[in-house]
Amino acid sequence: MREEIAIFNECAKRKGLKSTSQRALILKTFLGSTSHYSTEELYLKIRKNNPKIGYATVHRALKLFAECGIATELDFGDGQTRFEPLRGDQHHDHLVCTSCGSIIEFTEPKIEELQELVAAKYGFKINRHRHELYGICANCTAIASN
Amino acid sequence: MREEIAIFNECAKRKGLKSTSQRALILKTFLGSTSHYSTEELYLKIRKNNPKIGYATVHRALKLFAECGIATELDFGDGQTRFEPLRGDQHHDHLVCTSCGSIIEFTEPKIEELQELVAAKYGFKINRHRHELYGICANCTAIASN
DNA sequence: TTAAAAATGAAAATGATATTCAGAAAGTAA
DNA sequence: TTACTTTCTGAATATCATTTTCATTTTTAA
Repeated sequence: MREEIAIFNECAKRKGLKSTSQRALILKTFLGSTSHYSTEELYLKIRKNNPKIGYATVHRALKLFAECGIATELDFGDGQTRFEPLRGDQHHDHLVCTSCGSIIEFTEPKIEELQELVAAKYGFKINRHRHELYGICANCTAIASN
Repeated sequence: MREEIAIFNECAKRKGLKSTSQRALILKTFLGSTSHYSTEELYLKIRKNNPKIGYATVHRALKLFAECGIATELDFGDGQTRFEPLRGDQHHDHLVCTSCGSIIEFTEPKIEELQELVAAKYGFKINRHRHELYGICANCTAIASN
């Protein structure tokens, strides 16, 4: 978290941005969670303790975090863009439970390698990718079989 | 194409839908292309020869095709839902060129297998997935290096 | 042919995201 | 500090794809 704040501050400085209490609060709340927040969700969470903060401010901050490389935008097809803190650790993809909405992160280096081979076959240069598996998580399966 | 029309007709019958010339035209145009149409694009294409057809009709038809299992909804993150004819053949994923917008379909059974292994590890049941590789296609790379 | 049900197309509604704008706050230089 | 410039904020509004409404037309079954 310290590191992400440092990265953001460096980026903000480079862009000539000013530092404000609102943005600091949004950043802290965002980094201090393991959730995959939509703008709406983060806005509501922050609003509980800071009723004066505006939706647009949260929205702008999240877009800014993505620009500065400390957040990734996710789209799980429910019409809401989500944001995830992008820590220094390795890339991961997602299992998305369509029943309860829970998200499991996974990594599979072999898949990444195969992706590269596929791209190479077509002379295609991959910049980024999206790999999401939608279905029912173990917990929901257990509940359903009761 | 014949087969998809049959599948659709069966589905329409099951749903108690009536058959109309508009829907037949939309279906024919949709199946007779290899494109990945957005509603807008298909609407404009059809409109050239049939200026009376409405946007909403095209939209409703595409959603219906997806429901009946002869089309897949795609989202390449450009804010437009695209539709692809889902033929009897095997599942495929996509390489999306962010420079020219071209789309290459690929299949890699080994990735599919690995996906299943990942899911199994978490007791997760996959219903569907999305795997897209974004980058620059061979053609655009060639153009850029001129 | 007629009545019931569904389809169409234009217009309006919806909902997430993005922008505008006036006032507030932060940074800068003296 | 003060004056000045730039950015930020928050409310309201705009945008844009998608969806729905509704009056009218078309299809279908009896």
